[in-house]
Amino acid sequence: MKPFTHLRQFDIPEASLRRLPIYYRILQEMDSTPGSHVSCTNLAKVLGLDPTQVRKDIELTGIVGKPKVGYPLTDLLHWIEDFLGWNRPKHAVLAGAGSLGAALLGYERFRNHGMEILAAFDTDAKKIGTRIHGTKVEPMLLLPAYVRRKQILLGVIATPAAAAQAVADQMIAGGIRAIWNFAPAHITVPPQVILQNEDLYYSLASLSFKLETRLGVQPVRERILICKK
Amino acid sequence: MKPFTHLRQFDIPEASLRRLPIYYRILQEMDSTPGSHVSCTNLAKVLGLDPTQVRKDIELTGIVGKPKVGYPLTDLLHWIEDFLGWNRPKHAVLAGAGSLGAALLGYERFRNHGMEILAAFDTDAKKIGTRIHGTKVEPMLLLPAYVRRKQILLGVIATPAAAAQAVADQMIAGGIRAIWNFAPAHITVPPQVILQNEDLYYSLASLSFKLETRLGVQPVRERILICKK
DNA sequence: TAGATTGTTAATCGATTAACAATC
DNA sequence: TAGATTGTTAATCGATTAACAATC
Repeated sequence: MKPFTHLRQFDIPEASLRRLPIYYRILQEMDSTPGSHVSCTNLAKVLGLDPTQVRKDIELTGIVGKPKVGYPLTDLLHWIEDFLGWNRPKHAVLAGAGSLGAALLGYERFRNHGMEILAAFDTDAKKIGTRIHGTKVEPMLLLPAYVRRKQILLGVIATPAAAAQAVADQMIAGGIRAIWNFAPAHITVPPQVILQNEDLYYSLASLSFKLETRLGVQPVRERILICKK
Repeated sequence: MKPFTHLRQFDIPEASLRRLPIYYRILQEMDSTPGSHVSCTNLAKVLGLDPTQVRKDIELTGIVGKPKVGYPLTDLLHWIEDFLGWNRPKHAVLAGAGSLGAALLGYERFRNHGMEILAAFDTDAKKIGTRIHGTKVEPMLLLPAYVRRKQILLGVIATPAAAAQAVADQMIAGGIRAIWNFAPAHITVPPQVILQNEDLYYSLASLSFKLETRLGVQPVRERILICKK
């Protein structure tokens, strides 16, 4: 049964999934003269990571390297692209054409990273009918029908928090299978739908805490712990 | 030496740090009539998490609960705010007043989440001198002096990729201690500077992979693995 | 050949989960 | 009191790191 456990693709560690794009970025910046190679040791040194960790991550893509030599640089780039699905762009819709939505429509290279936004949707009559970075803004009411007709699987939410859940429901009604949520709101989705929250307030929490730790702030907690011991 | 290991604040698990804001969001949406309480079991059920995990996370904040009752709701909110530093906004500067930078300046509640952006900086003469969502745009050249003069510790980068490293260097020269990098570029910083990358292409990798896995795409990898066994 | 790197198996480490006593 | 929940210690699980044989 060993082979089958290896074929189960959903046990790929999330941490590996988040490191592979970092390797990709570094590789892109490297010398790509034909025939050049790169080793895990090499990559690990640049990023300050453990070489074995880098090797295991890269192994996930399925590429086979050559001892003493490493991996052909352009091959490795292609294996990562293929593993992550970056060379198979999924059609997507964007809900919310405010300043964040507009910024997302300005990301030109999403198409090279697995996603192509076909249309944007908004409730604001002044925005409907306009184009933002080349993408047309449609009335929000048409979203479910559009999604169903074009068999779109990926939805991006950049609406105000109050609208997020309703928009998610509409997307799911239309057949969306994965939601990338930028709205600062907790939304619930059925188990068959993948939800990834990109809430910046969440990210800021981590950064704020680390900065205070580094600065030696965080007064309350120390006091408590000292009292307890 | 046990007490001291507990006082080391940088061994707080990153995972806990990312879950606490989620609890906060849920708590905010709950009934906040004075005197209302919430239990870990309660929170865990809403989020589909293990109750013990929620309890350990909440314990990190230092709050002490009451058996059978739980935690007073408003108290818990305050303990989380205080633990994350959300009630002590850190001054920040933004580099890059393009569409993403403008979107970030539109996040009104950053100030309630540990960060206050005092000024934006850009190289575009057409933007300099204008205000975006109330924040003034200054010439990029003045950034280091501004940061030094106002003793700003936090820098947000929303420039094009090509400019990111130079901007980071300028920020660090001015005394910045933490960088929130939205530019799709790998930047290097000295060890005393905290770097948090918010690269959307990285996030998209994870989502793209999961969606393909769910759909049963991912052809190449399966083939390889079957051959090997 | 020698040496560096891959591929793989074993050991370690830390986070999650389970168990249970203390408490209101 | 009884029962639910906290606080804490132990067990499990998975990811990271170390060790080492295979290979070019």
